[in-house]
Amino acid sequence: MERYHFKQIEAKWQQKWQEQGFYQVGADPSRPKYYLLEMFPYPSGDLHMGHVRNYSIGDVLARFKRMRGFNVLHPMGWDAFGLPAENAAINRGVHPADWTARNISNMRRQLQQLGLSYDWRREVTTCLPDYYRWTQWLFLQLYHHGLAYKKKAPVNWCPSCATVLANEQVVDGACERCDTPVTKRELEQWFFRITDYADRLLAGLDRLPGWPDKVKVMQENWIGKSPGLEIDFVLEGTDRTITVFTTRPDTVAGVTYLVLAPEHELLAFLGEVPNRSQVEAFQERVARLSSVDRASAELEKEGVPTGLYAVNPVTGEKVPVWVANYVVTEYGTGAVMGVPAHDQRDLEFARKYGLPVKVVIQPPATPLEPEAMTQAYTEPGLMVNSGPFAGLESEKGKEAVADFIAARGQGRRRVNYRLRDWLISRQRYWGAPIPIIYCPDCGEVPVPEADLPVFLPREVVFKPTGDSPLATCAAFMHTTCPQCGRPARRETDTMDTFVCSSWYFLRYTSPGDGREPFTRQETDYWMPVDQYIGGVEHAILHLMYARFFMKVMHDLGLVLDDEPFTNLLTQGMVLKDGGKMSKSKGNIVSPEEIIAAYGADTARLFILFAAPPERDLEWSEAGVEGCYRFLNRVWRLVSSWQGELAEVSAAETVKTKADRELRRQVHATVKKVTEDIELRFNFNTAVSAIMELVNALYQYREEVWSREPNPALVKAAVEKLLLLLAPFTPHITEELWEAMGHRESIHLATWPVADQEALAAEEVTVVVQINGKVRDRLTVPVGLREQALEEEVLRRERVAAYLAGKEIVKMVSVPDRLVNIVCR
RNA sequence: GCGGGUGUGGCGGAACGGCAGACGCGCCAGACUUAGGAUCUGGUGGGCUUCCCCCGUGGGGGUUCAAAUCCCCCCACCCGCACCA
Repeated sequence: MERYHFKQIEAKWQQKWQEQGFYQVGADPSRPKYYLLEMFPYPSGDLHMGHVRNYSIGDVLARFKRMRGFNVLHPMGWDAFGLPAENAAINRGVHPADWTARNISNMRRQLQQLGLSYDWRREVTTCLPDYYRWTQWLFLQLYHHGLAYKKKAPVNWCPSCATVLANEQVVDGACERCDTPVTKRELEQWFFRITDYADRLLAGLDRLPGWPDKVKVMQENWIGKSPGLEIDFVLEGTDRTITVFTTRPDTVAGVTYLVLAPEHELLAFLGEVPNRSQVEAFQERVARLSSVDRASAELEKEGVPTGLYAVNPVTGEKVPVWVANYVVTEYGTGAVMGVPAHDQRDLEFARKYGLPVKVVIQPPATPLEPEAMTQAYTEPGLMVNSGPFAGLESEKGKEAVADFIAARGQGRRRVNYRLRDWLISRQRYWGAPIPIIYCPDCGEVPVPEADLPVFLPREVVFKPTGDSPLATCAAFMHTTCPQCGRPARRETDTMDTFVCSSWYFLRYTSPGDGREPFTRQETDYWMPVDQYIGGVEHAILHLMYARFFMKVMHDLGLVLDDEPFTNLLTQGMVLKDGGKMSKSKGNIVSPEEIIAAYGADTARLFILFAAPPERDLEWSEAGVEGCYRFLNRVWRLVSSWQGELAEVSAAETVKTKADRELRRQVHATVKKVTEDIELRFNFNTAVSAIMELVNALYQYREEVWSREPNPALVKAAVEKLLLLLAPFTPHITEELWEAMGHRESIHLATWPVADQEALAAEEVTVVVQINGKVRDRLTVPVGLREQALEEEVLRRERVAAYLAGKEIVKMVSVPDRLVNIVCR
């Protein structure tokens, strides 16, 4: 038989699969469905190894589930809006639409080379009007329900990308995309009211046992729920108050000063601030700091007194009001109470500026001395110096003080969140236009649904200025008011691309639908996604936004479920020489070159074999060659036998001990591979079990076949081998399956089931330990009872030698496993 | 600082509390060959007085007949969050 010509084989089957279209699926209520989804890629131009890993993992599961009888939805598409396309336009004069379309067709070709079992009829491309029309429609639904709104706010601005960013896109004070430090700008922007869903996003995590804890914890921290108390401190001599937020109402009596953030709005009334010039100078100094420096925890705490005083609502004491750099406007109320004895930051600040330290919580053991403290006491304790609350246990005191303040109207209980509303407008061209019109008479008017989509015009000017290119396009800008018909102007901002990717999984269920974004009948059948697979870098952004959207759509009656992804698998990165593959390091391995050199089956096999999916994977050319060798081994094994086996039709029989052992191993492998894929995603150990089976078959051929050939048995073994390997390496198995005389595709075959009877071995090796050390091993019939086993063990020469002159204290026996003799 | 994770041969990695190192890479030896960077077979954690034994899963303690695995303390690295009030 011929050598393993992977190139011809892969091309042949990819073409056949496409022609026959048997990865195409439709809703079928008579069969159990399985929706398998991998995060769709941004069409950057070329597939990278991370994609290959992501989609290889997904394809194994899709093919496996299909063979297990599920109706599998396995789609692919393109997250096609985004900045790189626009930068290409600015830098190289290519239109973003053309650049994107070219990249998509290239990457689609690369994906198809991998032999992935997608239903390509369902392909979704977010930058096409038939898709973004529905993104706009969904925006309008949110708008009509008060979940999309416009407000002027200090927002994150990336000077390099020339656009605003969501909080989630700012990392260490810099733009996550280009690392440029972000600046604050006061701008009118569109927001989605995700904070309304903070509690439900949090609670929903508990209903997602199929998600990694790591991701759930990250989302939990991001939402940052923090129940506490807001307290209004009256400013002495005015009718103004300063509202602070605290999680420690029990320490209010220990307040010795208040601190405002430099940007606090109260300071705008500078006329009332006695130390006006000092405060202004301080504000300017802080404002000059870059966002990166400001975000640093190392920043030295500094502040100035305002000369204002506030009254403690519990003690009636008069405390000074300061401005300091360690208080930020973004969190809470932008003002905090200073309790140096019980908060480390406050203590450091108080020591620096000589502010008093007042102990109001005493630890159970040694009493605190205010003058000597260098560490704030933050644990619970007994309340002291706290007027009516003295003597209370501080945990109870929290409630008592909160009740007291609330009852007197000096404050209120409040739950604070770290989560901010989602800023979705971008001053860029290559995104879905926000469907809003501004009319001089009617004001802000939503585009009527019948007028959707608001087309993105092709003819615009690309310049790296701060204005959206759409603002330079008169034909786009000028329109008429849908309400009064008079001249009006369109919103020129586009939507964050994360809006597009927050619902694409629903569109796959009803692609190309011109009347609805998705059909209820289809989503009811297919949703939720049973298994979602992607990189952990989306743990917060995409995965939280998509959950938010799903909940909103659920509330609007558009979908049944309110969580989109039942199970989540976060794959590790693909590394080279211990580091991330990157252009700057020059260590990129191109999937296309690997496929050209070894074939898609080898590339897939290596990437699945080299590490379990959650872990980072170290790329190794030698490892790839090993997998290539293995496939050649499979090829030679099967093709050398194929002539003798293809015509065999007799039922398998077991003639010899070797036969029985081979059959046992075949079924043990079936069991292991099935469990490794289904229960644990341990593709690496599944592959290794298949390798062992191949080794065993070689050995069988060497030692048994020439003497006592058993074609029926071997045929069954080889066919199971091919079936087990089919999800991993679809082309070679399809070719060999055909060679074995099958007319129908291996990928439409049924997954093998392990036979209990075949699994049962006759004999088993039992280990003998003496004082916990392995000293002997013996072969006994399976199921030998404890007593018989022990008798057998004690008859062993080696054991006797070890026991000579010793007394047996105890024997622990685990039938079919081991015997441990404890002696002295 | 808080939260999460990882730590096992030369390397990637296996081990329901029960034989540490499956499988693969690399290396060594042999076979077949004109040849081998093909293929097949065998070996391969370290030590040693070499077929006997000792040591060995980041380090130290503990539980147990038995610990890579469970508990406590510590170290290193990675990821996320971070003046969060």
